[in-house]
Amino acid sequence: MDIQPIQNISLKQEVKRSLKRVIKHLEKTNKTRLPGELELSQRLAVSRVTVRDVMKEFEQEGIIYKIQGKGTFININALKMKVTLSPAVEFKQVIEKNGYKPTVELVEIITGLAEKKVALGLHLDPDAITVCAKKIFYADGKPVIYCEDTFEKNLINGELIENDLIESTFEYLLNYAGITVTHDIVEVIATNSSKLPDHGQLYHISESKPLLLLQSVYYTAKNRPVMFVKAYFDTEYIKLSLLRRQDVYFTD
Amino acid sequence: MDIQPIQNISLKQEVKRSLKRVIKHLEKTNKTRLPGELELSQRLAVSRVTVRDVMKEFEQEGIIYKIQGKGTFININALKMKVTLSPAVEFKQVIEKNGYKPTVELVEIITGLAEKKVALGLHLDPDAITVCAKKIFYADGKPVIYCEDTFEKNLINGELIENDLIESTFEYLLNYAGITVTHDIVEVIATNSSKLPDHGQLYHISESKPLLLLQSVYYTAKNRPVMFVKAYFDTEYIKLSLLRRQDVYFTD
DNA sequence: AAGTGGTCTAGACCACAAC
DNA sequence: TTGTGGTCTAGACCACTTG
Repeated sequence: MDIQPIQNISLKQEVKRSLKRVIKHLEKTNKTRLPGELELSQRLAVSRVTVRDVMKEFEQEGIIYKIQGKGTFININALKMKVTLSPAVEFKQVIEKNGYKPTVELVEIITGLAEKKVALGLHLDPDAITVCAKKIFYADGKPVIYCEDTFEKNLINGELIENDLIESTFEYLLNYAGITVTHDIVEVIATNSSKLPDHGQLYHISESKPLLLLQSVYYTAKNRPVMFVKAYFDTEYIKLSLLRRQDVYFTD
Repeated sequence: MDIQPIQNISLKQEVKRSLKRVIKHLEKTNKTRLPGELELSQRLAVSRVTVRDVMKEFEQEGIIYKIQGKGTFININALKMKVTLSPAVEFKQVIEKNGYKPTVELVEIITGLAEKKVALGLHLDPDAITVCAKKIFYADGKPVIYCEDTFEKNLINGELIENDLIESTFEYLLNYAGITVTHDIVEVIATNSSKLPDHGQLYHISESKPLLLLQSVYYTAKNRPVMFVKAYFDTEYIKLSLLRRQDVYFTD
């Protein structure tokens, strides 16, 4: 059995890595200006187009910005954001980045028919069986995120393994169904702990406090809806930031 | 006086318009697949690179997605979103898209020193004078958005014209300071009407209800902070959606 | 004048999907 | 086999910023 080295990393991926390193280095040394596109393409031995292609992705994410005639600069404000509110970010990481020690508790797993809103969002057949995992995430022992992940049961090969579900539903879908989530559409709602299922008793909340509800449908690269998530955040402890860029499609 | 026709529209802009038309047409006729890149570039008489460049922008916004070997498709879910939660969207439009008749009331304009958080966000000198405009937006006569826009006074040429401030702070900055906002960094916070300034009395609220607070710093293309906005949304009436894509920078 | 990013081209080859 | 998108190139010219 001959072991092949990992190859076929595309030039684009290489350039991406290099640029990330450059950006991190700039961040550390408190500088903001990247080398010019020509210099970069020469140093990396790729065409300028390839460099620009990668840069465009970072630019549209807000990580860098360009000024014609002057150069390309890193956006320290964007890099400083604690939690970018992007999909498929593990809540444990969110809690860690906010400076707390994260723990999880699996409250329950319910198998059965989905409620109407979920079935609609996931384009389910009326008789489709779904799995709903309810979890609580704690920051230094204090409950700060409550979430319900729902997906169709027959996405999964074989039986449900609860222990694997606790850690990460995204990884679970990846490992047991080969599904990678690339984007989601989320509705942002302000609510209150008294409006939680069971009025918050399930989640050990007594007082009434404001919560942020992110209700979203997660999709694959081919735009197939695969998971419905309701996540309640205590924004007093969990700071969620977002970089928004001017729309290129809807404007004009 | 010879009138010149508007020229110098770049090929990219032309392609952008064409693609938008194509997408709208597909949307109307309930189809999802765009013509191939080669066909498009030939029909528009531009290189494939130019077509791809424009497509990449739409793709990163989630408007379209590609499947290698199959083609490019429009994302109807993204196109159906009522309010994309992008910066510089007028709140009146937000209200309209939610199906209500919008009206505005200018509550007050305060000129003076900014509070610490604002001064920090806008990188103001300690003695900088700011203008803060407080508004209420109504949907069918019901208050649904409360916002406070703060910017440095000496951005503006000449005196403040209150009437122009009512309609849109973005247009105001554009017309009186030549400033265009391209992006913002926003913190998403769940709160309650009782936590509003003056406990909501200023905004004519009696009962306590959940509100979504978007607290953001707006920037120009050159990443200069120019405006600080606190906007409180009644998400019971105003549905805010967001398409989130997997991070290309932070992941890996 | 020199350097930067912005636009644009023509053409090549590869990987994937469908028939 | 054909058509699709994905990657990649070398080179040109333009627009803007700075010295």
